[in-house]
Amino acid sequence: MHVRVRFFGKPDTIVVVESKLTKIEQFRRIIKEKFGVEPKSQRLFYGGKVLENGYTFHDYNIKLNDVVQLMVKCPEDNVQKEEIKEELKFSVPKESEEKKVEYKDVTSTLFEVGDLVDVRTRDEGSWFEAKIIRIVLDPNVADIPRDTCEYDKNDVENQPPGNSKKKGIEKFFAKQMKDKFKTNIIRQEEHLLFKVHFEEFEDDSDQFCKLKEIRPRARNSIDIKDVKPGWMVMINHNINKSSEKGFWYDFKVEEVKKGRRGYELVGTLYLGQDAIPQNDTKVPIHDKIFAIEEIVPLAKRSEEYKKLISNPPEPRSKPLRCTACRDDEDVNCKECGCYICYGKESPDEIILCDECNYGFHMKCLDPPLKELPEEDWYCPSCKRDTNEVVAPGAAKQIKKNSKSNRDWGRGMACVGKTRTCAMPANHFGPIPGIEVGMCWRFRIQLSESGVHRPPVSGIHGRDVEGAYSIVLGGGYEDDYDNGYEFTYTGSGGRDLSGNKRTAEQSCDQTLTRENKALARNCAVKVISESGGDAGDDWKQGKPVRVVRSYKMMKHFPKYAPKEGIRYDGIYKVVKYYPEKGLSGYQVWKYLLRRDDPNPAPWEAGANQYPIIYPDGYLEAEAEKKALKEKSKKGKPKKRTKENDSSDSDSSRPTKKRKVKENVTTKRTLKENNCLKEEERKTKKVRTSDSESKEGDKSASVPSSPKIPDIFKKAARSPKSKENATGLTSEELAVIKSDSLNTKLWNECVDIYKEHGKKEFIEHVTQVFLCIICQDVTVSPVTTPCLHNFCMACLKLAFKSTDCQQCPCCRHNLSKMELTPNENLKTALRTILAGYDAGKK
DNA sequence: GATTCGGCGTAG
DNA sequence: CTACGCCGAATC
Repeated sequence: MHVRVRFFGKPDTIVVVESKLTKIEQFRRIIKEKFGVEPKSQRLFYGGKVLENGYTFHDYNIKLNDVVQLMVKCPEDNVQKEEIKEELKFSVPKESEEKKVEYKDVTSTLFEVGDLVDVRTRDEGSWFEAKIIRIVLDPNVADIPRDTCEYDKNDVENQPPGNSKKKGIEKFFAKQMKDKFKTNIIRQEEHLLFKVHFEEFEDDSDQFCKLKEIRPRARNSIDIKDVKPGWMVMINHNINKSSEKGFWYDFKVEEVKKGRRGYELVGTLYLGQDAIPQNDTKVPIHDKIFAIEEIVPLAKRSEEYKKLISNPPEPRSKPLRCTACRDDEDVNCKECGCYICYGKESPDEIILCDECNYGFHMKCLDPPLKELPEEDWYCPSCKRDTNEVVAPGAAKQIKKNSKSNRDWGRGMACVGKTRTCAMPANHFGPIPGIEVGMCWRFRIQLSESGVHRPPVSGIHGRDVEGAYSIVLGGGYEDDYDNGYEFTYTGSGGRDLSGNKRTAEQSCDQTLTRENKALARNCAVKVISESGGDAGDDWKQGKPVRVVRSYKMMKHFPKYAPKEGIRYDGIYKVVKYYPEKGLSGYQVWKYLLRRDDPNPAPWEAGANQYPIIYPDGYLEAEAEKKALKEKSKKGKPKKRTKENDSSDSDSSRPTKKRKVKENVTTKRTLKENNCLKEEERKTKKVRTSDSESKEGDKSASVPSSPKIPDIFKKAARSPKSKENATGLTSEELAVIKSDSLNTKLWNECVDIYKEHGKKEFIEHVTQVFLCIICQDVTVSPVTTPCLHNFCMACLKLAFKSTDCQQCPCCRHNLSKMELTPNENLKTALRTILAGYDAGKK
């Protein structure tokens, strides 16, 4: 599958990953290849969460086309962090070490010792309640002005009397001084470190913080009903499980939603020490919402304010330590109590395993533990016999999951829906906006569009009311199809244990579930086990949406689409009856007849629609192909070397892999799913009749290629030799350089191999025709959806339709850069000119 | 939880 | 090239 990676201001880049089971660390390697950011420096975000190694896309529920935000950890930040860590170490009351760093106590104009503050943590960026216990100069700041303390004692507002009475230039000058003074102070404050004590932690968790990491303690909660979009507030959110209580984060509100389960805020969550914005985060509200307090400088603090802040607000709620017992002290819990007796009493006697982290009463162990061990301790199930210790690297794989090691689920069938049709699932009849003849590549797309919802099942229906849609997939050989009428076989009667999708009929089908549902569409009074016939009144039955799949090509190619799955309109169930199938077991059969005002797709007057691919799919495929080519080129060499000297290679496998980034298919495609979906529902497809028919005609009756003059001028290089494929190395090179059209070019090359040069040229001129003007394009543009147009034609199309959609597939092209595909241009020029020269 | 006419890599 | 079987998905 593929996702989109957003990196700074660049357009989103499609990144292909193996499957949902791809681990984040694998993903980081791909990111490194694409963006050149070292895995260590990557910060990846999705849905308000930081992506961590060890987890998979599935764990985070990242879906097809979802946007993952990439940020780069600033190297300076790391250094800074390290330094602070060092400080922290020193600050731990080990007297001898503390003396190494001399902290100079100072005062601040903004805070004073004793102030209640919130401190932003350096990992997740959540705010914790703390208290300032000391203010010092940052020893790491080299250029500390000597008179810092002087500034501290002064005060911006308390200028010496008379200053304000100065006139003219003096007044102006005074103001300037004051401003300068102010910035100085701010700068000075940045040179301070505020030692804070966290209220809920032990003493040794005290920390030195910079000014930007602290702010006055939140004390004013806001009623959710008063929250307005645009506000910056502090909310409680659990980034791992939003239904649970979590920590406190800054949040910019964009939308306040009220659902069945209460309120939900949608907006931007700020994560990490640098407050990295996470757009479109949904936060269910199950706690207070706090206003963010402004810093009130000491000098501006009124008596009232002082009194207010001396009064500590109620402690804020914290996430549960244990979700199993929900922190209930009276409940025995194996997760947070003793793993053996589940009890929580005498916590100081509960020892934690250094491997699994479960707790164990020392007395519950067998034999009981007398005293706390000095070193690491492992519980009985984690403890390993020291005799079994093997050399590092030679460790044997002890427990392999019974599951196979293979990374399954790579197909489009496994990516899941990225959008949902707004129509109710139990809607009978056509889906608004879906025209007869529309065609999709994958079943999951039919699910998204609402035409046929189940991703695998052939019948969509409920046994109580009927079937809404069916898929003709050619799975049953004893079905027949003449387009307007066909028989359909029910489901079931096959042993699909072991999660199979196909099997021989192994028992009788029953008239239940889907089979019953489809029977209910028949206009008979009662559904009976002996079958039913609607007779002349068959049109009174409930409508069934019918789609035909390319899989029918095998047995019933006449009415099957060559590719993809096509919506063929409304049919009715004329009769249903049990029958002995070819297997000898009973199957349920249905006779369906077309009852749709629109011409069937195979009729003359029917609209033709180009196949719709999932967003970004074609790009991702092109990408995959490019990657394959790369690895094909690189692998044989690697293998022979490995065979020669496997030892030296295995010691540093990463360095061996040198993949140069010569092909970057960064595409300027930005999804606008909602809009697209909306358009699909409300608008008719814009492919004009004449256009599509033209296209068909030229496809079925190949006309002699019209080669623009410009291509004839370039002469073929006489030195280029023909190789195995029959094409010259130069031709192959230019073809290869047009990585966007790899699929089309491969088709052409295949034709060369099979039918020779003449056919090849003919095919090239066919597939690279501008879809609009039906000529070989002079200045070709390849869209992100991989359709080719003349630059001029495409511009004209944009102008005339007043919206930037692909004239072929209506892909949103508003974010596309209109630049010619020079590689295609060169390739066409080389190949067609060569052909022309060869003819002469 | 049971069921299902997907999609894909690999074994045969 | 075909068949097999695994995974995830949505729906009932």
